[in-house]
Amino acid sequence: MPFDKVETTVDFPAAERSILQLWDEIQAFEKLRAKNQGKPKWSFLDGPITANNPMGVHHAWGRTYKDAYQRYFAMTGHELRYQNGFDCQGLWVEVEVEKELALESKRDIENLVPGDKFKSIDMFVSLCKARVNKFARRQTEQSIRLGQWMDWDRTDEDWAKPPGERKSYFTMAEENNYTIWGFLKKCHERKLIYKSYDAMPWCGRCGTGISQQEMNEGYQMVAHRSVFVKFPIRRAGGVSPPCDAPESSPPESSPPPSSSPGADAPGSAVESLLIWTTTPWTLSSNVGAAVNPTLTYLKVKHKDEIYYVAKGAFTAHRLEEQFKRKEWVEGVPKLKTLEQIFKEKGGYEIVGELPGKDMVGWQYDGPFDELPAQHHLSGYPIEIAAVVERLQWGPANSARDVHRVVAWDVVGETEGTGIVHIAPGCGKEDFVLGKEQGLVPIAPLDDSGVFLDGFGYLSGESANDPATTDWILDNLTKKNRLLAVEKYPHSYPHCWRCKTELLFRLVDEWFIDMKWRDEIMRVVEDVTFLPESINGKARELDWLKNMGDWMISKKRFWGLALPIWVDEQTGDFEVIGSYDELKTRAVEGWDQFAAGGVAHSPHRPWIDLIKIKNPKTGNLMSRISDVGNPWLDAGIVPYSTVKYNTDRAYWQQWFPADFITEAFPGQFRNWFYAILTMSTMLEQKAPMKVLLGHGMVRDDQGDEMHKAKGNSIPFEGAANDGYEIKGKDGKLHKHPPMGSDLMRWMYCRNNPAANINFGPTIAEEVRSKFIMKLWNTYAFFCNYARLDGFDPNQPGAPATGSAGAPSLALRAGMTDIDRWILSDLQLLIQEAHKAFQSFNVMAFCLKAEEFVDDKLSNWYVRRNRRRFWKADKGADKQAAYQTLYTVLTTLVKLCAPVIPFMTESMYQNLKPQDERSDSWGSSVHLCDYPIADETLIDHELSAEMDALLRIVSLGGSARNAVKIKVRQPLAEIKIQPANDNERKAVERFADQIREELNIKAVTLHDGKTPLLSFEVKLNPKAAGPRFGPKLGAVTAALARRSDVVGLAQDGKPIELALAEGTVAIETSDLWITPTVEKGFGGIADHGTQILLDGRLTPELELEGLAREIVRHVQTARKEAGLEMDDRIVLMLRTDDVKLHDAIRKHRDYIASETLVVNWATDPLGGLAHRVEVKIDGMKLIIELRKKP
RNA sequence: GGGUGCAUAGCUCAGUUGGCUAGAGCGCAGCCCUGAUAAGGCUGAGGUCCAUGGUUCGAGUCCAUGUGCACCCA
Repeated sequence: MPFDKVETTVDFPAAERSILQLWDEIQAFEKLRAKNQGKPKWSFLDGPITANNPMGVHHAWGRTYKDAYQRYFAMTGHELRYQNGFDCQGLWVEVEVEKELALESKRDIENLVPGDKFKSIDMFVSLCKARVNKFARRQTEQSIRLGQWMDWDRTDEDWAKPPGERKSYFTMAEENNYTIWGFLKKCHERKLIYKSYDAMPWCGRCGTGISQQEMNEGYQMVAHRSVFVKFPIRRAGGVSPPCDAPESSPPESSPPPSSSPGADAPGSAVESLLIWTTTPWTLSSNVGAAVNPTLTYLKVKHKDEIYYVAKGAFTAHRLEEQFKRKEWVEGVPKLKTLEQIFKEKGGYEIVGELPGKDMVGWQYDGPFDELPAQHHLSGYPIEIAAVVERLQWGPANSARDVHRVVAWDVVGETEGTGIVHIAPGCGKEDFVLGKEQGLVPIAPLDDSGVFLDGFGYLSGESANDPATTDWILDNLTKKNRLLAVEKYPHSYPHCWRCKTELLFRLVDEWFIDMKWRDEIMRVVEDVTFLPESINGKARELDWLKNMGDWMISKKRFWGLALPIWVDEQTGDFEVIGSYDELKTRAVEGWDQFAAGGVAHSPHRPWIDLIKIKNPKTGNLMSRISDVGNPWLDAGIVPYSTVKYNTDRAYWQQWFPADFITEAFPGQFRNWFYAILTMSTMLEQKAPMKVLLGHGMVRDDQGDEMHKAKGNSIPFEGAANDGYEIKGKDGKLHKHPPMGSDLMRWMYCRNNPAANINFGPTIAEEVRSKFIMKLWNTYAFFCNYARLDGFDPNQPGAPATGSAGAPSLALRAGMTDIDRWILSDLQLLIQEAHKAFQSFNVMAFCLKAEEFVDDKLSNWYVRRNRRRFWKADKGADKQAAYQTLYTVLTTLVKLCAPVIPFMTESMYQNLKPQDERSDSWGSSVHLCDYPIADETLIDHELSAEMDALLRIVSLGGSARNAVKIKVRQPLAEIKIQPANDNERKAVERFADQIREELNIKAVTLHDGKTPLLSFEVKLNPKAAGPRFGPKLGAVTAALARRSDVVGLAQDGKPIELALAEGTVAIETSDLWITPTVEKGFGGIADHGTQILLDGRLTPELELEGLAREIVRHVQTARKEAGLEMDDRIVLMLRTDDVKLHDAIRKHRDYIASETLVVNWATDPLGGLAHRVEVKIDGMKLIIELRKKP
């Protein structure tokens, strides 16, 4: 028997696991590689997955694409590299290792081995490596389960090798790191590497800078104390000295009249800029004040002092929207307007206004000018001052002397006072503005977020400590500088792992100057960005145009050792470009690093031991302790993974990659950016030809998945075990596993430009609409073919080669519907090639769904069931089998790249017997991808079949209209076709219509006389609001007209003349219904008209009853547990005359339908299956028994 | 603040160079089918195609402005 029986309820995950075993046993992947060895190369470059945690379902999207396209290009005869990549280095891994060790800070890491920083770092780095190895192996196993065919490291032996010698690539491999060195060296040769300072978000607790992305993850709503502070203006001729020490300030009780020594004569008020800030600690480092030159500013007199504020800011209702929307912090009152604050504090008077541009250049007294830091030339602390002087960011003045108003056009007046306090050492924008405007920076904090020396009382205090803020407010009050304090709610960045509020801190970092961005932008032009709708190229170019210099350093432990060696005394630095260069230059530390048989990877702390000599000074140069930005690691892989340094010929064969694919959010500035930039620097070439981006994985409802929210689905849950997620009711619900194929199809059918709502809803939909339809069709075929002993290798059978084309002999015996499904199959093959080659697997999936669901399952199989059932094994049955067999064997190959497991299991059962021992045919994935046979394509036939489907559907409507079920045969249906295709369909497929609709005669109406007449009524719902009181007149006018139906059906305008004038009627105002005689059903739709004769004759009625009886017998057979081909002995007994007549008249029909071999007249006894049923109220007793 | 994209049924989304009565799936209601059957089919209810203005014989579609959302950048 050629085909195994196929169950229609299948544990797909279990089946997939056994297919994995099969692939192992038959060495399918190895055979595929051997088969394609030496064929044209198709180069795929894998973007490395971070090997830091188990893979989630969100990784499965990209990995499914990677696998599906690789499989397609393998099946079309290409040699591939099949190299997976792991991203290994960076803070992500460090953080997880810290968690494992319950460490709380950087200092804890350096003290892992108490008192020994070197050993501590060595241990920590080793633990990071171990973690990466652990999860790379875990992800490997998961990817295998997903069905990804890569050259995996599978054995303990594989994993014992150094990362650089394994099959997958690892960014921590030496080759990867040293290739980056070469890149950096090349940058340095073009004088693009420099050291600078930048204001970074910083976690004082963890002692580390936080990247932009990390910062985005840690925003939380909090309320801070925000302050309105006076900056008294230094007037020409009487520059006021710095503030007195607080002790000499007046008592804090009530703001006294001005006592500032710098004020003008009594009577002329003190004038101040009024500034506002939510971070009072930064006032210690104030250097400037910014106004918007285009705004108008008010002079507000309040208690004999003058305050400058922006006009709009004065009355702005701050955060009103947020308050209304309840984006607020519990217990914080609604904010007051500035005007209200002045009123409550004793009233105000507006005494003048002026444009902001007139204020630019004014000097003022800072809030903490008494601090030594404010007096230090060129900024503070001394290292920063040195950089300021060297890079000439500002004048060699102290901050206190520099205080002045600068213009900044981003200053707004919807928040604060319209005058912004600028502390270039405490904020990113402030820092940039400071550089532009020559405002020297003061950086007040150390790496724990504590004030340095030089800040008076504040030195040694933590900037995050509320007590520090208390002291600052108290001090400002004493100095008469504080106008008001309020609680201010806002979203503020926090450390994403320890939840401490971040600070902004000036840090020295290393950068690549990106002034050569034009070169990269030229290279980008050579890349095709897909999907087109997301404008990837424009996004990438936009990023390249606007990006800043690339910060490549990070003050951490586990990462690329930046190959920068510095002469501490002169500031000279060198960039080392390779292992060999370092070996040559090393004057100290090389032995520990490389010799004695213990070769260390170029990581901390061992690499740090190496010193080189400054050729200019003879001083020893040390490596900077920073590690590299991890995007350097991932960005070099178009080179490091294809032997760029060791075998250029090999590299050239595989570079550039034909295709890469990753999730696009973020990657335009991360991986895509990194590979483009590094490749431009090295070779002025794009590293890939085509880039396919895809969206994000969301939950069932479209929300982001988070473990804490209870809506995330673990990979193993989806693939194997089932998973629990919160439902709409907020409770956890258990869902069955999807299996890999279903997941893969879900991803592939999704629009890559959109996010996917991944969960049980879509899974169920795709499962029932596609996976089960395909499986059931396959099961239908196998189970009948098995019973009939159908042999695909019989003479006249379809060729099973790549084309899936039936032999000429068979073509002659095929029916129209066979020819139709084979024609559409060829079109699907063409679509498949087109879709895969344009990296649009979605298009293929949607077409395949349409083919399987609408065409194959719901039409071809449904229409042809009887051909498979009938006892006669003639040519027609053979043609049906051969057609369906051809379709199925072709479909499995077409779908194999997307659903490799299910197609494999189908293929194993469908493939011809003589291939079972043939190694080349041992897997569907070793087959050639089908090629369309254009001689089988018949567009006309397709159009007519589409028309037929429409007519049958309308016929169903007509049956609905007469309310007679399909089981009851009817006499006649008349059809007036709307067009040629419909006319031909009726002629050609009249028997299909008869069978499908169970109607004795199908008549084509001539169209010369109308088939239906129509009744026109106003649709009151639509017409009522339009005509109002005129409705009655319109109805009457309508009734007088006879041409309305024709006009409406032609879509022409209808005008009705009323006493009041002419009104226009639209088709939407009308109900147009066919009118038919009693017993008939009429349907009109888009020009097609159908008239169904619903009158029953006694003959028709008996036939209908016979069909009812058959149905009940079939149900009884099934209840009795009989197989489809079991023969039976049947007894039917009824007292009803009509039913009795039906049985008598249609005895043969009933027998052939239900496989009766003996009719019994007496009860069959105990072994028989007995049921009593009612048919239209008539009682029938059925007894049946299997005939041995 | 700048840029890009999106806005169509309760939900998720199609809708081509502007052209017949704007569609599909899910969900809902009713009916039907019954040896592929824990499937399947038909019908129905449900639409201000975000708003306003314009171009046009004709706009869901093109243009302008506005609103809302998303993403990117600052």
